[in-house]
Amino acid sequence: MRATKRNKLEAAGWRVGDAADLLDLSPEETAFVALKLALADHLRKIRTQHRWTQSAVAKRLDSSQSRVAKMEAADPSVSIDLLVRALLTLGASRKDVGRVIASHAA
Amino acid sequence: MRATKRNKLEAAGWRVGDAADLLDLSPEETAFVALKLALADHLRKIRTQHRWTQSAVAKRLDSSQSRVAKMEAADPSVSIDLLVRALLTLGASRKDVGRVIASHAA
DNA sequence: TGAGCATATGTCAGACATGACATATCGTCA
DNA sequence: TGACGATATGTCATGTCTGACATATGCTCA
Repeated sequence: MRATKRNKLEAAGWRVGDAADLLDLSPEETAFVALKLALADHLRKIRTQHRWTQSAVAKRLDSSQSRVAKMEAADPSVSIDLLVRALLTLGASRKDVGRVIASHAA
Repeated sequence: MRATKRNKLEAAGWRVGDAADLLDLSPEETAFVALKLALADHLRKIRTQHRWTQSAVAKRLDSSQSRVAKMEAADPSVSIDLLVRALLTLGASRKDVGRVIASHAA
C-alpha cells in the first residue's frame, strides 16, 4: 500500500468495516488493513485482559508507551512484524497469531 | 530477534525443525522464524503451482527477481509485511494467510 | 561441451520503521 | 474545578527494509 493511501485512511479516522466502503482500497489493501487491525485489536485485548498499562507492556517489549499506543491503533508507522513480535513476546503462540489473522472479527 | 542471531541462522543453512534445536533461540524467536518460513514456503508453493517464474511473480508484485528469491528463502532482509502483501497480491485471502501461519507445516 | 533460462547471492542508495521524547487529550476522583 | 494517571499524537535521529543491479550457481537440452 502506498503511503498516500494509508495517510488518507488515517485522516478519515477509519475503523474496520467502513474503510473499504468509503475509500478506494483494492482488495489486497483492504485485506492487509483488516489483518493489521485484527492483530492490533488482539494486542489491546491481551493487554487489557491482564490489566496492564501501555507503559508496562512497553517495558516488556523494550519499547515505549507511545509506540504501544500506535501498535494498538494500527498506525501506518507500525509493521506487521512489530505486531507479531509483540504478540509472541506477550505469550501468544504462532497458532494464536494465525487464528487472529484468519478470524473475521469486526 | 537480533541481527547477529539471524545471521547465525543463515550461516547454518537452517531448515524448520532444526533451528531451535541447534541454536539458542528463545521461544518467541523460534515461533517468529517458523511463522516467517511458513509464509515463505507458501509463497513458493503458490508460484510453483501456477508454474510462474520468480521474474513473472516479481512483475506482479512490482518487485525484482532477486527479492522474490529472498522472500522464498525467508531471508533476514525480508519482512513479514512483504511476505503477507505478496501472498495477498497473488490471490491469497486473509483467511489463507492465517491458516498458513497457524498450521504446523514442516 | 556450451548456450539459455531459472534461481541464488552480494551490494547499495533511497525509502520506511523504530524507540524515544515532548506534549496533548481523556477519564476519574476529591 | 484541578490534579493525576493513562492513553494519544507529533516529531526526529538512527537503523532496517526495499527494489534494483551485477554476478554466480544450477539445470536442461542439443
